[in-house]
Amino acid sequence: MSISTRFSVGIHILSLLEINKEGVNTSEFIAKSVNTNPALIRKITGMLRNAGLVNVRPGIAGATLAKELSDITLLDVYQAVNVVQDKELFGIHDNPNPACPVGRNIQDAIEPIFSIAELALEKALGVVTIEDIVKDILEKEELGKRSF
Amino acid sequence: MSISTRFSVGIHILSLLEINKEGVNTSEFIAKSVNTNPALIRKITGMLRNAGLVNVRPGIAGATLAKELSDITLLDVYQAVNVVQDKELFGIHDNPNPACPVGRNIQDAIEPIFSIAELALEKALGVVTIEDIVKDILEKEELGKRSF
DNA sequence: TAACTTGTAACTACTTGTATTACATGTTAA
DNA sequence: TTAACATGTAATACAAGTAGTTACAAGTTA
Repeated sequence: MSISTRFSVGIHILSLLEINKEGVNTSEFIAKSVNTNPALIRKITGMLRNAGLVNVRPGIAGATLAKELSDITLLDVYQAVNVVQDKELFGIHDNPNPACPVGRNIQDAIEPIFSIAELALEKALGVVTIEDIVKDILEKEELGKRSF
Repeated sequence: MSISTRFSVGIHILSLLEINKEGVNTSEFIAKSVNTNPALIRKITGMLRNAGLVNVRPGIAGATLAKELSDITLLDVYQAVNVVQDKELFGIHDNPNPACPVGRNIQDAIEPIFSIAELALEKALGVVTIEDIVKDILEKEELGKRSF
């Protein structure tokens, strides 16, 4: 089981909006870069818009960034695309037996630990921005072009 | 999307094996505490056995712990029950367009970051042992019994 | 008005998780 | 040796989520 690719697609979209900021980034154009369907891109772009990360309006071609690149963390994207509901990264089996000492206490015992683990994950995502990703992409691009 | 409850059930099973170590912990007994099916318990117990965490043998009633409580971390359980394949917590959309600067570099740009985040999660799980969980359960149990 | 774009619903195919049933295999004790 | 019981495992069913696709209403622009 993996966290939905909507997350990585969201990162892809935002990076593309920056790198191709001179062009018009329609859902069809973005879909070709991601290699998927325009409708799926519009769905994800809509989520990014709801989170205040991009500007995109009905009828008007192209999406644009709504915030500074350095102001958008991967955590913002992660939360925007709804891949994991808050505090629900780990599924906890419900209705354990209340007649059992373990059953009636296990949930309270593991929930705080799951929260800590989830927060550790989110913290790691929170320190990386789309700007970092874009810089990395452009760097790799230059390296690829270099002839030895 | 959530990480399978096999993880929390695995923690439940191991805690129960300790707290009810005087009794015989058959799959049916454990299933009643977890409130699920004996077959599912046997499946998970089998995974814990493959990871060297419990002793359980065909035909012989009851599972027992195979390691010291303080030697079993939640990370051990997490890995034992196979809820997430290594390096695959985050799904990455495949076949991005190689003709696009973003498409041909995005995977390499985000993979290391996803790895770091995944490791942060695992680290948080690695510092908590089943002993900690058991202590917490017994503590809550005492608190529940206390009359003010 | 025509052409184009976004927003969104509906549908399909696929995968995974969980519950359940069934039964082969192994163990124990009368 | 047989009866009773436990584990291991396969098969099935169902729900939920993902991803791909089509279709079309509604908004925008020339």
